[in-house]
Amino acid sequence: MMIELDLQSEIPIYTQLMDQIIEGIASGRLEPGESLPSVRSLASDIGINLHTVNKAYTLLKQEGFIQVHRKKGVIVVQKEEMPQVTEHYLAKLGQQLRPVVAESLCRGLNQEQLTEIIARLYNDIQPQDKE
Amino acid sequence: MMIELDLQSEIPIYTQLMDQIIEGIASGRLEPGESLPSVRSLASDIGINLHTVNKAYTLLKQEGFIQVHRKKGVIVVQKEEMPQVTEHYLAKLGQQLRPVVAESLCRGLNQEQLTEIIARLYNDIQPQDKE
DNA sequence: CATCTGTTATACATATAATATAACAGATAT
DNA sequence: ATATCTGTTATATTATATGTATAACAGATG
Repeated sequence: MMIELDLQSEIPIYTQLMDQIIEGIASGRLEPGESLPSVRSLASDIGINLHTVNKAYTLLKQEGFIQVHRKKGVIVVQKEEMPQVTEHYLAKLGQQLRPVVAESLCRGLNQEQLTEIIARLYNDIQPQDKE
Repeated sequence: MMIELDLQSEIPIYTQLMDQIIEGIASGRLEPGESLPSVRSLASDIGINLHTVNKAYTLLKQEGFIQVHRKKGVIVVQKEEMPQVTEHYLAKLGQQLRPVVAESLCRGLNQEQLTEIIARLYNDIQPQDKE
């Protein structure tokens, strides 16, 4: 699993890590049941502190994307255990997208154009057919 | 202009202020040329420090949504001067929406459903016809 | 002339982010 | 069994972001 970080970004490193792992799952590059590197080895690989990796793992665990077994280590949850579309998630989504839509309206980016951007992101991230 | 702040939110006050003013413009409740309250009076009204309001105003000015005249005070820019859809804005939008789409894919919220949420926000915010 | 304006400077308190070092208990492999 | 690797927890330090507080300046207003 390739991890690309922007250490100059205003987005916290642990957030970038979470985003990349979630996108890895969404794209199929990380499959359910697959194990993630240990906090120490991943931290060492990308040159950051182990606590930063641990924070990302802990939050991903809290949100239900990964599990930690004493034996198997850190693994991506099975498809049936994957977090669903809850009311809480929909509420968070609305609050997050509201300012985005408002600014789009101000700048004259209409609904169809924003929808097209969303569509492109779906196609960009979604698992591609192999061979 | 009604301002509603959540002082318990993890979203900075100056960001909430910017969001509400931009949504005010998007909804038509704030019209081009309309003047905004002074940093001191707005700060006093909502019970926060004047520097917090000043930071929001300064950033909104930098992004091109408002102007500051020595005479007229702080005003919403004219329609022709409103920030447009620039390459820089589209890039920011993509980076912002990418993690949103990735998590949607993981949770099984498909493209049509997310598009529907966007549509609802557009209708929610957009200026309503007056009689 | 007094008052209001945005703006700037300085200082302080608090919270978050990231790093550093250390230790503990369970699991693994030599 | 012993050394190593695992996630986890604790403590400390540094840097940055946020929000507040007080003060001052120059332009505009009545």
